Order: sequence, then C-alpha cells, then structure tokens
Amino acid sequence: MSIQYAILGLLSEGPLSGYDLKKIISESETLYWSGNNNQIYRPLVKLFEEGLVTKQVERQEDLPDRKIYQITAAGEEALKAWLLSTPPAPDLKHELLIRLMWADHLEPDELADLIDRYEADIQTYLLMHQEKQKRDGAQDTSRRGTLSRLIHENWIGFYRHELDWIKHLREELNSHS
Amino acid sequence: MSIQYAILGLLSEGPLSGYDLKKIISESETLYWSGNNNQIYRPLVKLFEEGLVTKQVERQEDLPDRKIYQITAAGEEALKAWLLSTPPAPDLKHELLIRLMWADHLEPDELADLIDRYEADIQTYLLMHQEKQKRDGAQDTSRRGTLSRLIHENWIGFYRHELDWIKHLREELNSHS
DNA sequence: TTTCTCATGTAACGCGTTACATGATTAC
DNA sequence: GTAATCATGTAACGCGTTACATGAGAAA
Repeated sequence: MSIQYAILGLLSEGPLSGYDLKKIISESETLYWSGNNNQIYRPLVKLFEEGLVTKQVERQEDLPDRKIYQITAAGEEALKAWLLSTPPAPDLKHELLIRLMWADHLEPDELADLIDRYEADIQTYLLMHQEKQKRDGAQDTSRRGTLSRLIHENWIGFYRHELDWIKHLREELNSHS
Repeated sequence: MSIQYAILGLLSEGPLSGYDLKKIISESETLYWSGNNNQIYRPLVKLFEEGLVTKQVERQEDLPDRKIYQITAAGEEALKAWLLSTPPAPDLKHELLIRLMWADHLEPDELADLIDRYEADIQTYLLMHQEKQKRDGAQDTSRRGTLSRLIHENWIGFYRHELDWIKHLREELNSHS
C-alpha cells in the first residue's frame, strides 16, 4: 500500500498542508512511514493531478506560502473504495527470527546478549505505545475513540506477545545447554 | 535489511546455485522476500565482487550451466558480524489498523464484513504455519531444531494474538452499537 | 497440449530512504 | 550561537516488485 490513501484519510478529516501531513505521519506509529518530504510532496502532486484533492495557496508574510489541500468528492470515493477492499495480511519483517536461523554460528553467551539487547528495545516500544495510549484519551467513549483504543491495544498486545515469547525462548535455550 | 545476509546465511550451510537460493527463499515464510530472479542474481554478483562468495560453473548437457556459489572466509566474517548486530525491532505493516483509523466512513455492516474477510485470511495463514511446523520435524531435539521450533512458535503466536484481538474488536464494536 | 521444473538473466517501475537546498523566526 | 519550527521542494540511491526473455525435458 502506498502512502496516498493515508494522505486521503487524513484529508477526509479536514484540509491540511503538506507540512501538516508530514508531521502527523511521522509522529504516528500506526502510519508507519518516515514522513519525509519526498514521500509527502510527490504523492500530493499526483493526487492533485488525479483530481482527488484540490490545492489552495495561502500567502504568508516572511514565511513560504502554505498550500492547503482539500479532498474532493472523487477523493472521498477513492478513499471509501480502498477502505472497503480486503486488507492484506499483516506484513511482519522480523529480523531477529532471521538471525536465529543461523544462531548456531554464535556462542551461547553471544546469543544471550543479542536477545537481551533485543528485549530491551521491545520493552521501550511497549512503553512508548502505552504512553501514547494514555495521552490519546483512553476514556473517549465514542466509536472513534473506541477504534483508536483498539488500534493501540493491537500494538500493545503485539509487543507483550513478543516479550512473552522472548521469555520462553530463553527458557528453552537454557534448558538445552 | 537487504536479502544479501539471508543469502550468506543459506550459503553458510553449503554451496548452492542461484536457482536453489531462489526456491528456498520463496518457500520460506520467515525469509519474507518474494525470491524473484532479480532479487537473487543481482545480489549474488555483488557478493561475488565483494569477495564474500566464490563461483564455480558446472556444465550440464541440454540444460543451462549451473553456477554454484560458495561462501568465503570473508563472507563468514560478514555473516557473523551481522548476526552479532542488534536486530531492529520488528517492522509490522498492518493495513487493517490503518483502515480502522477512518472506519467511521463505513457502515457497521460494511466494517463487520471487512473484519470477517480479514479474519478468514489470518486463519489461513495460521494453518499454513501450523502445517509447516508439523512438517519441519517438531521432534528434532538438537539446538538447531529447537531454534527452528521457536521461530515457528513466534509466527503462530502472532497469528493467534491477531485472532484473539479480532474477537475482542468485534465485541467492543457490537457493545457500542 | 499445456503446464511444471530446471536454469539463467534483463528491463522497467514503484515506493521508500537519506541527504541536500533555501530562508526567516523563535527559543534555549 | 545553536537548534528547532515553519514551509517548500529536489537529487540520488536502495531495494523490492512484476513482467519479459530463452529454451530444453518431463509430467499431467
């Protein structure tokens, strides 16, 4: 999936500039893109050419012009069609698992070290998501709020599963040596 | 991570041709690449130029020559250095979650449909991994076998978690309408 | 007769990444 | 004085994808 539908989705909530989009995307964990310039401005030109968004230039004194993008009816249609399409299965790239395939090249303590470092990273990510969950109004009871909470819960559950599995991994490896 | 370390890893178990590598990679779930030609033959040339593998041409009658690649000492070093480097956190691209961000554009039954279709796909993937787990000698008690089992368990746990979360998602959405 | 396996490779494209580039304002 | 924020964009590169190309033998 390209970033363009995420842009359409964000614009469906209201007009935004490229700069705004860039910030939102780079700060979101679920929208996994880096949110670099090329990834925003290029697709916006394409969306504009396809008539899915309109552009409005806002002059500013002493600052570059702001180009405010707004979704069109065609854009909303494209967004809805995408929303209705079956999402592909999650695409998980798990480098630790790949390294484990050849872990017999490592000494037991080298492997244990690797796992420790990995676990620390996962713990950090878990904390990040838990904090975000708290900040993002966990007590919002609207349908919107419920969905947002459920999205965060998926991430938190994912990292918890990973930590549980690491524990299991360690036990198995220890009982083996 | 590029595919080249996976290639080095596979070659560390013994010499293989590009065609062999292609088959192994495309049939592996953990090695998530498509295993298309361009993804194998191009990196092999690069690995050869860098002196991480050697090439040996095997003539065949009525069939194209086989080019057998073998890992060098430098290749083994590069592989080990990579194995020791801290793996990045898992990179999960979860399009259902992205769609859920704008699920208020959908009717409740459209959303329910989407979730059903998604669940069916996840169930298929879970079954695939469980079958592979069975075939890949679950009773191998060597360190190698243990690691292989643990890798599969990670995947199976991931899909199980996803299915549990879908159940939870449905309940929350139902109790909401 | 069509498809699969063996065995190699090339071409074109999509999408994402980092780094480069400008330039004023504000905060530490 | 250094960095961050606002605001736009370009250039070059990495890596992955599908499709194209050849050509023989074996199996369905």
